[in-house]
Amino acid sequence: MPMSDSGNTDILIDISTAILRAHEGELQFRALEDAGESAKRLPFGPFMPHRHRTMEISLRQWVREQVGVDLAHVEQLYTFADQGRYRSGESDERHVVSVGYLALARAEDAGGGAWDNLYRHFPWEDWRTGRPDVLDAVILPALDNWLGRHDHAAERVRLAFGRNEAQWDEEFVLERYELLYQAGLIEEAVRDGRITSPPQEALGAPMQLDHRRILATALGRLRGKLKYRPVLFDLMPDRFTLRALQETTELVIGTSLHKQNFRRLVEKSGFVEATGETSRTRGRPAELFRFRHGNRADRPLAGLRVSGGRKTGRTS
Amino acid sequence: MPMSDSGNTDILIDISTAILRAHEGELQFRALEDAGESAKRLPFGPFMPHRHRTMEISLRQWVREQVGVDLAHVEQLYTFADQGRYRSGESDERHVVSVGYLALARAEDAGGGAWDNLYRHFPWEDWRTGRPDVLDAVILPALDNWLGRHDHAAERVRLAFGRNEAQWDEEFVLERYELLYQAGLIEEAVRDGRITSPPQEALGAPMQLDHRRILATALGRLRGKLKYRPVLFDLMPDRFTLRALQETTELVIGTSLHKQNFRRLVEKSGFVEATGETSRTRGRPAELFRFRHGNRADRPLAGLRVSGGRKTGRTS
DNA sequence: ACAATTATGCTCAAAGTGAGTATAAATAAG
DNA sequence: CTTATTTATACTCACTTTGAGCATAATTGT
Repeated sequence: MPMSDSGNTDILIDISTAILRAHEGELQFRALEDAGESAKRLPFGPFMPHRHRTMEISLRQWVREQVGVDLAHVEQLYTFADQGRYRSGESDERHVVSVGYLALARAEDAGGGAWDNLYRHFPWEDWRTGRPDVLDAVILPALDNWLGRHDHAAERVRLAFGRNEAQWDEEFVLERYELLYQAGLIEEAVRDGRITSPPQEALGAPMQLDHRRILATALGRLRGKLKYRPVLFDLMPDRFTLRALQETTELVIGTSLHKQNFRRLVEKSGFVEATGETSRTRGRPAELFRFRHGNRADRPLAGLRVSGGRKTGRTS
Repeated sequence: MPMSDSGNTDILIDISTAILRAHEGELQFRALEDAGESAKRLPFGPFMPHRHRTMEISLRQWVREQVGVDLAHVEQLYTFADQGRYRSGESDERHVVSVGYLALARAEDAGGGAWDNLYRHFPWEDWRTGRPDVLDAVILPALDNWLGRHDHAAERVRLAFGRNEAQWDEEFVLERYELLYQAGLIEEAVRDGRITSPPQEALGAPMQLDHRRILATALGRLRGKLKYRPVLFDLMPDRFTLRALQETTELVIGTSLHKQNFRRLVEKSGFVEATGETSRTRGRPAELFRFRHGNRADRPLAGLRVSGGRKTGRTS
């Protein structure tokens, strides 16, 4: 980075955004298709500092106008300057630094356009109906094989994938993705020329550039943030049943929760208030709740501290 | 950010780093002085993408060579493109985007150079000897006065500063700093021309540019991270007593902890193992511990879940 | 020898949490 | 219209975690 600057460094800053919503039982993100490209991509565009005061403001405006989505929550994820990669098919030789953003939208504000099921790109992250088969059938054996040649990574694999004594931690989405990438089990690794042998079997649908990595970062961040900030409500409509809130939570953290305890947790948290109205569906009607605090921006702290089943086998 | 690009956007990327260590009972950061400038600054330098593969690698190398510190932990904080500010005293008109980093060093690896007490810049964040006087004497009255003209921010103030029912949350360092800045109680706000009336009394020592904001981000992030990742040990020497570990923890989170419970917490966590050796100081000798896992990088998950006193007065 | 100081062990009550059982209120089926 | 099915909600209970303190141990300083 430093030392005496030698020459001109033409840098282009891209902003890439993972826009998520909960819709029809899926955790979805806004995905764009390019002609002649099978892999999809996230919405992104150049940052032009002389036009916009802050990245977040310009991002919101641009997403509303160009992508047709009204964003509820916007959060900067990470600035990737790693690869020293150039934007492909570009005539000039500028270095691209990409700033990744996570954005949440309510299904109502999300307009038309194409949305993709996030877990289609991360099948090993969805534990709602139990441990995904692909883990034991494909991923762990392949990682073991890779570890034969790279055993220094054994501990990382143990922790990220919850083997032996370790627990599966749903927040380690990025760690898992990067291990799979390094082990060459991810199509992007082949495309980037990091690995010569093609993956034995596609692990999740690939995406352009490093967009799947940005998605992994986004999912991991969101799963973590849930627990200490009420971001969940930025995925919910104005009124919702506790059941709907629980389903959205489960979508995000990728596990299923105990209904009665979830109710206790939410009620105790003070984040919601009953409206008096009820919803009519199949069984007994459910009370409709709304998020407390009308004032956006002025968000309370804390989050939901959701957690899966009891942890047995402590590594004391 | 987007739409059709019109012309040349010359962007300069700076990397600014908050390097922290725990030393002589203080939480310190590496501070540089410039001739003719009373306010200090963080180490920073331009990012040159054609020279370095990743920002983190180049940062480590640059800090070792130029600042003389061996970094234990490095973590990207945030990319600030807000102000649309230009670097002062520069002939060219490039926009500066600054990427902030948090770095931790062990006191042993921290070489010479000037280190500053972090809490000198954030006196309201140090609660180790009780609630800081400046809060009730200066900050809250001044904020109340400001709220008279800006009452929309009342809820933010309530949450950030733990008034009424709300708890003081030690992680909200940045929120507090930004409120103080907006309220014009911070010298930097005057310097940036955001406010005309000078602050009645200097609240903490000012710094150049937005470096105090980066420090606030760093402190808040570190305080949060402690709880779910064992970063604390990147501030500790190889062998340490539990007392020393507790003191470092208290330095970071800015509150004091119950000794016996801290011991229980740490022992149960499995992060440390006894070495058999003991330290000799004043009273009874203490057992020396070391961090488990020789392998750097291969860090366990989880953190310490430290917490201050019991929370009373729940907002149910 | 004794006071002061620091470390460590242990107890106890309150709060939190995982995992149920029980009951209520609706719709769908017969 | 009676009953099965479905969903919502209430409550219990054992176990764990946590805040707070008392008690004891092993040093140094006087």
